[in-house]
Amino acid sequence: MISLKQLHYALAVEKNLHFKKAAEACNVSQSALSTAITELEKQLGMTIFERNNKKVLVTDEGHVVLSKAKRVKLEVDELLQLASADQKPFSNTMTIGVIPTIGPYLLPKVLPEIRKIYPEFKLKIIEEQSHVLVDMVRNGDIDSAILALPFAIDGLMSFEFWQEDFYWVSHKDECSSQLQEITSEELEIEKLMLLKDGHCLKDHALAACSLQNKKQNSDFDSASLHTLIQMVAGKLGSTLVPQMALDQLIYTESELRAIHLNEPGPHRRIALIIRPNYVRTKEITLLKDIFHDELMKKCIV
Amino acid sequence: MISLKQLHYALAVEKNLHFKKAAEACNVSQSALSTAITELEKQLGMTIFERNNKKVLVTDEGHVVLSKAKRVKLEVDELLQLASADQKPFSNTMTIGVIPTIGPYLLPKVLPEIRKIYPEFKLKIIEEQSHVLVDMVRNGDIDSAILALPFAIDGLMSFEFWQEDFYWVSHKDECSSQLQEITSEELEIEKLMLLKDGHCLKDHALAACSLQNKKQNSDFDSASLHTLIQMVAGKLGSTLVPQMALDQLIYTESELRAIHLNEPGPHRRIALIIRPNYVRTKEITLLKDIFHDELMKKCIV
DNA sequence: CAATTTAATCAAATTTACCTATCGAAAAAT
DNA sequence: ATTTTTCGATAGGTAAATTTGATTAAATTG
Repeated sequence: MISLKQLHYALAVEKNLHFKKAAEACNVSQSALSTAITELEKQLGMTIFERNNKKVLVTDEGHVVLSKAKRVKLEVDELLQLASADQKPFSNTMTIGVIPTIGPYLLPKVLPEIRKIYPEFKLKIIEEQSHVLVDMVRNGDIDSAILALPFAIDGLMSFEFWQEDFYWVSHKDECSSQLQEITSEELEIEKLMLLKDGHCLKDHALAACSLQNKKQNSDFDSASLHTLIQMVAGKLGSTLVPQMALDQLIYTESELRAIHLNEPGPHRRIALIIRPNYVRTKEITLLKDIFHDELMKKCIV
Repeated sequence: MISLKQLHYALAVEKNLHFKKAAEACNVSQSALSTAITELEKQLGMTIFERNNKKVLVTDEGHVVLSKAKRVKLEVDELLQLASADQKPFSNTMTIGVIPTIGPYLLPKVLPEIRKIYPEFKLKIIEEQSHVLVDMVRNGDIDSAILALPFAIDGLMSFEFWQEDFYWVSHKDECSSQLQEITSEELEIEKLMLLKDGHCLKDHALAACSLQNKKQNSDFDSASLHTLIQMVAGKLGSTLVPQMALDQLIYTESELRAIHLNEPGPHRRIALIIRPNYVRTKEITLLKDIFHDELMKKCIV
């Protein structure tokens, strides 16, 4: 029967591509690690590491086995966590990823409440684009991620806690002041400025307008909503902003107007995603409820 | 560091609820197993088994940890499989579940081809309803399942290989012979006979007609499509049949007519589902392609 | 109350794991 | 061309762990 130790050692070798360094990283002698690897390879009936005395490299089959070994290790780690973090929720650190078009608008609304209810809870936030976060959740690098759906999250589970529409934001001087709603047909697409490719907000905004990525003003593809808003304030064009960002972006700029985009919605749905079999699901659903409640309280319409 | 052996022993105790029997099942002495369990509990800092000298029972936290241990074991088994079954696809037995409204119509069309291409391949088929199969895939009891979508498969991955519409099947005497198409509005819903609850075919058929489960003739909720067809032949009413079943059901009964149901479709999508991280994905996609090709060849329209 | 069953415990034997030291090959330095 | 360094494999000795078999204590059964 193979052992976890063997897998642990093998993963260390993969990381260092060096038996001595791997051994040090594992706090064992090089010889102990060396025999463990040899024994593992014998038991599996295959070669994981191609090694002459100067180079170590991973075989093709080795890569496959090692990636499975990572998964085993992940599951074991979760088992240990299960046993220790035992019962008491929010006693261990949790790392959650969030995309740039949600983080700055959602987190200020919800983090104070979380700190209030669970003062012991250590929450670490990272910010990346959706596809990066999805990979990280799959790998177990992070506990969960907050994304806007629709997005391809095959094999993951989602807990939706909010859905919202887009608002068309323009300069007061450049739109008739009576308008209460606007449809995509009434938008001057050529003047529309959106985030640069890779941000799901752009895809969702275009989808809400039933547009493919073709016509809007791509000279100004921007890196952040804040920049976009500054450009709108500078009368360079207009943009679309999700509801949860309105308060921060618009109401600090009295020159701007936000008008509801009247297209069938919701235009994006916000969800926490986790791996299936993830062990801290209970905490995630508690978070989900807090997120939902705080958004209901603090989002302007 | 905990070991796989400990987890293995613990799972044996869970299964037998008896240290001696568990020890025999593991081919070790009772004392060896006993100390291993004690050590595991010490390392995890919790009690897994509540045991006085006459009874063994699993604690609440124990259940949680043991279910995680099962998952670890599953992943390790897959790792071993990866190493051995290595390289040569279709050399190991594979178990696939299929629902009753697909199996009898799909398998005769595809199994001969599979036997021809991969004569060594041992494929075991089980037949259950969708929700059972989904659970079995999640648990790793079976390698994959063939289902009709839409169906709730959160956390699983799907490979769709076919989509099809329903056909309205009635007795020749009971419908005008010129009809080429029929819409749900033209259907006499009260005479419509469907499978009994629990079969996703019923849900898909009703969804195709934009109906909730309310009006159709539920006196005849049947257990199989073959029975339904016999009842249609007996002039007890009409029914809806998926395309892939037409050849077997209808063209052996010359008294019947099948007419395409003209509602926006496809009315159901057929897919292979697997757990994410499942190791034999390559074989599944090969199967998927065979399924698709054979259906294209052999399905009548 | 004796007989039986069961899990824990103990001591002894066995197996395994690990460390140090060494080797031999290959690469780098001189 | 020679020496030195680097690297992974290997051997031998020792410590640690595991396993076994016997024993114990508690609970159940007849």
